[in-house]
Amino acid sequence: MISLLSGLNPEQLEAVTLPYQSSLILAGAGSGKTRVLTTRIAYLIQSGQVSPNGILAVTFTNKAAREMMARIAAMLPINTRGMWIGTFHGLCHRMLRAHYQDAGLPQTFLILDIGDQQAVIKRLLKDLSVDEKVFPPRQIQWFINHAKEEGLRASQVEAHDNFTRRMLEFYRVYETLCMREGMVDFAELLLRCYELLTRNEILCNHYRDRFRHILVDEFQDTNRLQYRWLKLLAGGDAPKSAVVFAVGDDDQSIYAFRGAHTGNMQELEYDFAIEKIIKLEQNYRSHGNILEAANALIEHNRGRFGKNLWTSEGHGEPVRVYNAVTDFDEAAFIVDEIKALHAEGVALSEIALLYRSNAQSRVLEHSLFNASLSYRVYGGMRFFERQEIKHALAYLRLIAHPDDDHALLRVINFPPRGIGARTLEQLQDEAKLHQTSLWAAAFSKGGGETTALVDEGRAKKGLPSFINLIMTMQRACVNLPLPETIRYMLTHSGLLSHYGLERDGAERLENLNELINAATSFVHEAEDDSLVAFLSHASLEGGEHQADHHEDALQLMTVHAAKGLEFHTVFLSGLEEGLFPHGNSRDDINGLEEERRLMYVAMTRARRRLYLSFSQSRMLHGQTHYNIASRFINEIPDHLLKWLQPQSKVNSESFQSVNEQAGFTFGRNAWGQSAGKETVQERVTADSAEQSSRWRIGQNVSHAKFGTGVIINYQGQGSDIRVQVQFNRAGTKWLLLEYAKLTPL
DNA sequence: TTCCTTGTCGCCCGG
DNA sequence: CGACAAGGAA
Repeated sequence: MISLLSGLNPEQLEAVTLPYQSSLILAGAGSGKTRVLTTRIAYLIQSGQVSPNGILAVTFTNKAAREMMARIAAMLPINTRGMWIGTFHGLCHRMLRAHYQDAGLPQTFLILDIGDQQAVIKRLLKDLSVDEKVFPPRQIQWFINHAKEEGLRASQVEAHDNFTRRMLEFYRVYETLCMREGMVDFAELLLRCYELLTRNEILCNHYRDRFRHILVDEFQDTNRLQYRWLKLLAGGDAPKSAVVFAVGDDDQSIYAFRGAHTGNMQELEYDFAIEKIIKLEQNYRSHGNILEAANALIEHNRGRFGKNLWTSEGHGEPVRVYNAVTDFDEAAFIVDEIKALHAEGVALSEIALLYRSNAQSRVLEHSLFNASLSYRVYGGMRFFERQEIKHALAYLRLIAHPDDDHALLRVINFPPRGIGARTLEQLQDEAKLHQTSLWAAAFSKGGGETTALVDEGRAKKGLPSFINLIMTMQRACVNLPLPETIRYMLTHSGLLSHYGLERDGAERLENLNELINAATSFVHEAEDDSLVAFLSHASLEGGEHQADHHEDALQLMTVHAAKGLEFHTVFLSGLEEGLFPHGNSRDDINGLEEERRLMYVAMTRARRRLYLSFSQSRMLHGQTHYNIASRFINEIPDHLLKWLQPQSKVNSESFQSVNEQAGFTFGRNAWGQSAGKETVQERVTADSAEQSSRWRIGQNVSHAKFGTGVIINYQGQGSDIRVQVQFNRAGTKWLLLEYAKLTPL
């Protein structure tokens, strides 16, 4: 017990050893939040106040859940595997699997990830003959998820306008589709679990009796439905059956756009009669100047609980600010600084490059690649979202549950087996007519091995062979262990040979093999190693794991993705109005404050050194934009900042002269509105000016058949040159120079 | 039916 | 700029 509590500061100790009462812990960045949470759990168990079974601990990310389990396992000699520690979605999923009948779900219900969900919506729009331009699938998806996150079914949403009525129609159709095919999206996991507990008193009481302590991580990120779910499990409006230990930081709430409701902190205070809020303000991460800068920034927000981070360490270095002319120059500057830091002994993995949006990583990656600096980009495409993996998973889904129309449509003609739009259309009509799944329709129509309609002739081979394939796989896989099932499926579906033939298929093949590895480790770790369990795992986990964990590499990610992490040095780039704060949030005070919290999160990731940079011009959407520096830089007191001057190096010559032309001076609040664009333009034209034969872009030509035109593009070399000609009358054509007999004009 | 070119759109994030 | 859908050609 003593060892458990030793080293805690007074506030941490108070939080860990609180008596049986609900509490709210306001835990600033780097204040030892996870330690408090896990030590609290270990303390409760070790002091005999509760058994491991009586604890429910909820986080938002799988990573946080894993870390929590690992830390508890390190403190106590217990098996954390069976404990109810996990994400909201993971825990709800667990309950729904255990009580699938009461929840009105088929035993083999499958989970839709965002990509799947979008595909379902697109399919639905096609069925309803709705134009995607008029009702973008993204918007419908957002509407449905948002409603569910507020705990609302289609019948519970009020519609006062035609647009909402239309959205509700989609919502309803979407629901019936999902239910018919046994599919559950992320938000549905929570909503259905919540409804299960509200409607089934016996079940609800069972869980209330069991969980005496409910602990919540990142409480500021909970949405309304999640809060209601927590409250329900803790006893609802009736006297509470459990106490809640909520840890959060209102200043780090950055998920309002996906439904997070910071008001939950105030509601918790009221609903659970919390008498005292414990603030953890001592920061063990950053040096003083960084904290002071972050504190000064966040002061500009209103309605905070209010808290000031402090450190017993010294001031450290000032925050470095760099004003670049172009995004290329910004990247070059970052590369130079990284090289210097690395030479001084800072590990690359201790350096993070943070940005507001994923699109910004490209320029950075380009420069890092040219400088031969190794880096890892987080976010973006995740393992289980890759095309080839999705295809493989679709086959697995069909093995488990052939009525899954969604999976069937994905692979019925992939790899191509001659089942085209016409066949599919017939199939869909058939299914609609008999109110059955596509699989059932296909089966009754041409399917069953014996009744294949051979007489229909040529292109009708595809469908029976597909049905045969799936059935053969189903039979073969009954007794195979999961990894072998996958291996069998990959071979017999033709996926392996298909990607083997593709030009850039090598990486896809590697990923497919990696899928077998993922299944192997899943079988070792999970209690339930069935195929359905693996499919759920794939949807819920996403698979952020990437190889090369050991390699020393720079860390590139968005600010959102950086939450909870820390680095020796942080580069925060693209600090421009419109980008950060983001253009969509600028005019809305709540949006702006969320941007500011995001900035606060970014700054507090740095332990020793923090760089802020912005650029006067930047390529965005394929166009050069000219933005002014972010207001957030101005919100940091001057004495904490150190403005860096560009060094006069070989490659900085060009942009210095441009600056002189524009009357530009480096320093605070001085930026040229149009400096820099010539630099980039000139470089581009110089690079591509090498083709100087008589065939040039812009050359007027004449063709025997197509008449006169102008060359607008070319491709290839030697005798294999093709030119693209825009003809005055015949449109644009690609022509082989050798045969086309063009005459220059 | 399939491949390839052209055109349009959108860009924050996690389960 | 890049992903992806729609439309045209083999």
